[in-house]
Amino acid sequence: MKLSSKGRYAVMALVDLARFNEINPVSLRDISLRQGISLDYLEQIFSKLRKNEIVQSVRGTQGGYVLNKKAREIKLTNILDAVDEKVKTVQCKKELKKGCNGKPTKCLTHNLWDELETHINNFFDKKSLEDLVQDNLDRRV
Amino acid sequence: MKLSSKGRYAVMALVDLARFNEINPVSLRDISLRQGISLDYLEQIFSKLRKNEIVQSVRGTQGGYVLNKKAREIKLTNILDAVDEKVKTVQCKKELKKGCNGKPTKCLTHNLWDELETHINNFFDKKSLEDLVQDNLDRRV
DNA sequence: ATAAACCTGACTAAAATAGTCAAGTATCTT
DNA sequence: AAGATACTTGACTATTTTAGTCAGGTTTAT
Ligand code: FES
Ligand code: FES
Repeated sequence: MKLSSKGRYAVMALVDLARFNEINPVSLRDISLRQGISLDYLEQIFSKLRKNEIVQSVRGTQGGYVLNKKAREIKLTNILDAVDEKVKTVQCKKELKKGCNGKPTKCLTHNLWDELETHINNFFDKKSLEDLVQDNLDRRV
Repeated sequence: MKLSSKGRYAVMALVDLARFNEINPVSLRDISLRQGISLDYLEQIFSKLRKNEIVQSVRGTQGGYVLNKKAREIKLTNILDAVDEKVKTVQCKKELKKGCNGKPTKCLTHNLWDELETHINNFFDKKSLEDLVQDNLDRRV
């Protein structure tokens, strides 16, 4: 089980953005340079973040992106959802009334994965962007 | 972030095996039929489980596999490690003294993913095969 | 002898990932 | 008005990972 780059980049970029957010819009170019992420890829990611109302865009020169909410109110869950990086542990689809094995009963491990999903989402629900920025400042001192 | 089939199958197969373990070796063919997993694929998986001393093989007719330890002592961690399905959240390699961004300092999110990894592994460390079997019997009643 | 079952390694199709590329549009500065 | 900066969109592609398959064994109970 591996974390995708898209999810990592999204969070990384937002932490970067959040640090300068109070002052000015932050351009993707700057984030790209500071964090070493391809500009084109960042554009894809921010397009999704914007559609999910996590950031707002400011067009034109001196433009960039700004957070759309307080950093404290943006949870990791929201970010990962926005870029389609939700955790998905169970393989079966509930709308088809079938288990992952094709049979009508759930497989032997369904409950386990369901529990795991909850466990992971708890973690994501608790962490806010503010926590991350703060954690970073702490380390710097 | 998705769970791989290999990991799911490994756990599923072992739960199945554990239920009959006391009596006789369980053949992969039976597991294949009961759980709907390709026999060839199961063989790959059990080869790894055997090398990691989670199961023992009994060759010949009436052969099969047997647990190599008490179900209570086999944790999910052990199973997933054996089939190379460890969780891997950080992307950087510590032996190269570089962050995931190629720079000599860790990226803004390194700590976060590290925490997440710990959080997930806690879950896997606690759950034993016995828990899973028991959970399954409970549901059946 | 023969059939059941383990054992091994190589191979492959399909899906997901991690981007790139091209062609815009909007806004600010001068 | 011109030029530069920066967002916007959608299509395209190479690489990697996943999820198996396939072919050919070896071992052992009956
Ligand atoms: S994961 Fe839901 S039935 Fe197997
Ligand atoms: S994950 Fe370790 S430096 Fe980014």
